[in-house]
Amino acid sequence: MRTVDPVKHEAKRREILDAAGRCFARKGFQGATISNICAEAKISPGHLYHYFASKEAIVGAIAEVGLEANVELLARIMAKPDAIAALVAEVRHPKDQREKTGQVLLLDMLVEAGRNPAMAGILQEHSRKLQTLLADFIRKGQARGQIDPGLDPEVAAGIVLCVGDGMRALALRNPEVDMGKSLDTLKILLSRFLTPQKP
Amino acid sequence: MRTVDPVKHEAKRREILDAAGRCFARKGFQGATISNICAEAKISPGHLYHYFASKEAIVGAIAEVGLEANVELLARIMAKPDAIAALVAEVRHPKDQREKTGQVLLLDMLVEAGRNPAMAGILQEHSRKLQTLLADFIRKGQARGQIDPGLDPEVAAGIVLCVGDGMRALALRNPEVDMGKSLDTLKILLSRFLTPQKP
Amino acid sequence: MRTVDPVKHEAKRREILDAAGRCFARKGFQGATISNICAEAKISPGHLYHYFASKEAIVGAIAEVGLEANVELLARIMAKPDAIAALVAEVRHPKDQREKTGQVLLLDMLVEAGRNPAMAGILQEHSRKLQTLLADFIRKGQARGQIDPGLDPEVAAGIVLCVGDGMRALALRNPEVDMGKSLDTLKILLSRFLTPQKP
Amino acid sequence: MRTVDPVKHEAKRREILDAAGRCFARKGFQGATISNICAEAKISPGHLYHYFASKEAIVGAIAEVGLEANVELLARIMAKPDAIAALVAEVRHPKDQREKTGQVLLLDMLVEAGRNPAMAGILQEHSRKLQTLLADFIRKGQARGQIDPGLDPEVAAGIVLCVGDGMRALALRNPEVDMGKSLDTLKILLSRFLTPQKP
DNA sequence: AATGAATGAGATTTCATTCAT
DNA sequence: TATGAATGAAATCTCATTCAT
Repeated sequence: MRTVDPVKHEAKRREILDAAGRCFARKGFQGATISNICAEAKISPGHLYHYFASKEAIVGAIAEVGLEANVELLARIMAKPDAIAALVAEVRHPKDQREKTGQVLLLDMLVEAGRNPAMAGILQEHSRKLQTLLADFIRKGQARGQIDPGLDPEVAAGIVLCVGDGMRALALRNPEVDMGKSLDTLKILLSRFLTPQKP
Repeated sequence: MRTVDPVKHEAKRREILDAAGRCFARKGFQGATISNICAEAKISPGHLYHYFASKEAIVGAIAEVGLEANVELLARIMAKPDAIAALVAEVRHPKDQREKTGQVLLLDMLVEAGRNPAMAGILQEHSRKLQTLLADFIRKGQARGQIDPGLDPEVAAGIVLCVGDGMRALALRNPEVDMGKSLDTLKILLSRFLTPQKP
Repeated sequence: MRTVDPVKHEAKRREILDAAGRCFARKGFQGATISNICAEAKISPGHLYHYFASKEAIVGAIAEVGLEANVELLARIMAKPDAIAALVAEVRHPKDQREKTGQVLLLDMLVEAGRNPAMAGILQEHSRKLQTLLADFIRKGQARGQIDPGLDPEVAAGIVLCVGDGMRALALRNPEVDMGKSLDTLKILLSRFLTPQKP
Repeated sequence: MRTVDPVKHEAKRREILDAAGRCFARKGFQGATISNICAEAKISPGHLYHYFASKEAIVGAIAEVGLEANVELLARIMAKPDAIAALVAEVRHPKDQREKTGQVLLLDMLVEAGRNPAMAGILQEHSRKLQTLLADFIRKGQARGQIDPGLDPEVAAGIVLCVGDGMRALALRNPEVDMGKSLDTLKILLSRFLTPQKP
């Protein structure tokens, strides 16, 4: 009856979360069932509820993890010399599994946030962090004269963030889109947006 | 003796579609149930199936109507003198009910298109039309020297379209966003993106 | 508001019944819907209920008609010189549409009679008539020395009737059955059954 | 830790199948509902689908079980000294519950096989087995000089099988039939059919 | 006579969740 | 910790029948 190894517990939680991530990526938050997740994680439903109180809790945890990964990723990117190029490059080639999952599910999260306050909370919290990272980057760029000082850093950051969201729609709207060209053009768009304007 | 008014039939179909649109806007395509729609339309479930063969058919019709409205709207906007300003203005204040529904549901449609081929088809078809409208606008602007001739019209059109999609995320990511400022900034972004570059 | 032409009424009833017969033959009593029948008869459901009080009434009428046709058919056959050959020949090649419908639906009627008292009543009534026809035939044959006098005419008639029912199962149990050979063999079976036994 | 007794699973499946058998016997394959079966088996609908994927799967399993019982029964009967007498005796007094269910439902299966390919497949497969058993019996009888060598064993077997089917109609056509006399007469019919003909 | 709109009960199936072991 | 049995509400869809015109 004694509690066992909280480390193991945490590891199992991660495993389940990974399995859930794969299911959600495949079928979406609503489309994936507890059954799917149990099958993918190779555990029984009863057991799953030992680790998560509800499906919503899993969804929340996945969102948390995915968005947190986004934040870390953005932080790494913002630290690079040519941040804009790195940003676009990342949209082009997501590096690891968790980040990819986050990518695929982002639109799902946005939609879910529109109806589910819990998801809205998580999304907004992480959005604040992302926006702050971008805004700081912009502020520094302005200080160095590399970014248009006329832009409100917070507002511009919010816009850039959402432009990124919009790019998930590219392949959905046109599955034959030439992603390479589009991302080159996106890079141009961002550059021109941020570059200081000549008098 | 005579068949009764197919006009009435069509009118009822519209009523149901409007009711469904309200439900979908409130709860999403998956979240809204046939029961919800019937209650909203004040008809019985059996009757609903007199007008639509399945829930999917309703979803499809709603998407069709909403996206078609988008296409018409964009066509009207592209005809205006300052198209970019008109575009941004429209994002700001959707005019009528149907357009508003289309707005709210757009992200839902994108997500749905990711898993449901029927929705994907509808979305892609209308996206082609939208992209063509924008690309034509860009081509004309290039001919007049108002738009950077270095941009590939189709690619740029696709990007602009998706930037528009991304803007739906603004309020979701930050419900306290100052929409006025953001749209002003969006306008700047689009202007700078399209304006011919000085040597 | 005055009642019109009862002849027309009767004609329409027949039309509907024919349509229903085709539907029932295709899909069975339970499988065919009022909708199917209306489509086949090219009338509206409201109108159909002008002629029949319920689906059960249609089923009953169809059964009545089909079984009555059976009775008439058997009466004609029993009047022929070589009645047994004629009987088997008829199983082989049903002559007209109504008789064919009766054939196809007979198992359906038997099953339905097992649960639905109305159908049971109709079936039993007509079975009595059929049995009487066959029993009379047997009695006459016995009188002429052509049929084994040791057989109880009523019992033997009942058996022959049910042997006929069983033959509907031939193609169901084995769709590749050689019907010609089987019916030849059936003829042998009936002949031997009825033929007077040598001492 | 260890998977729980697949024996229990199988036992529950049987219970449900028995309940379903009773419902089907009472109301037919189409008439019996999942609700009926759940009530009879005292389980919830959700639980039933833990054991069977669909109503059709239950119907199939019932048919399989019932027909398989028929096959075994016929095999036992064919092994007896006076097989024909044993055959008729069995029609008279079905021994256990499962066999009785099979009896009642046989006509239902035939009808269902007429429209449902899955049922048709099951029926045909078992019919082949039954026909083979009977044909072998006939061949042996012919070898021993007890059965008319002029009969094609397969064809005759098919006929005998269907004569058996027809006997289910006896009580349906005439509920007051004297089953004893009828079965005596059936025995005569079969004997005369099979007995070698004197020159 | 005739239409087709409209109903509402009920059928099958799904699924998040809880229970017993 | 772990299983899988079990629940029950709810979702989509069907269909015989009735209503209004």
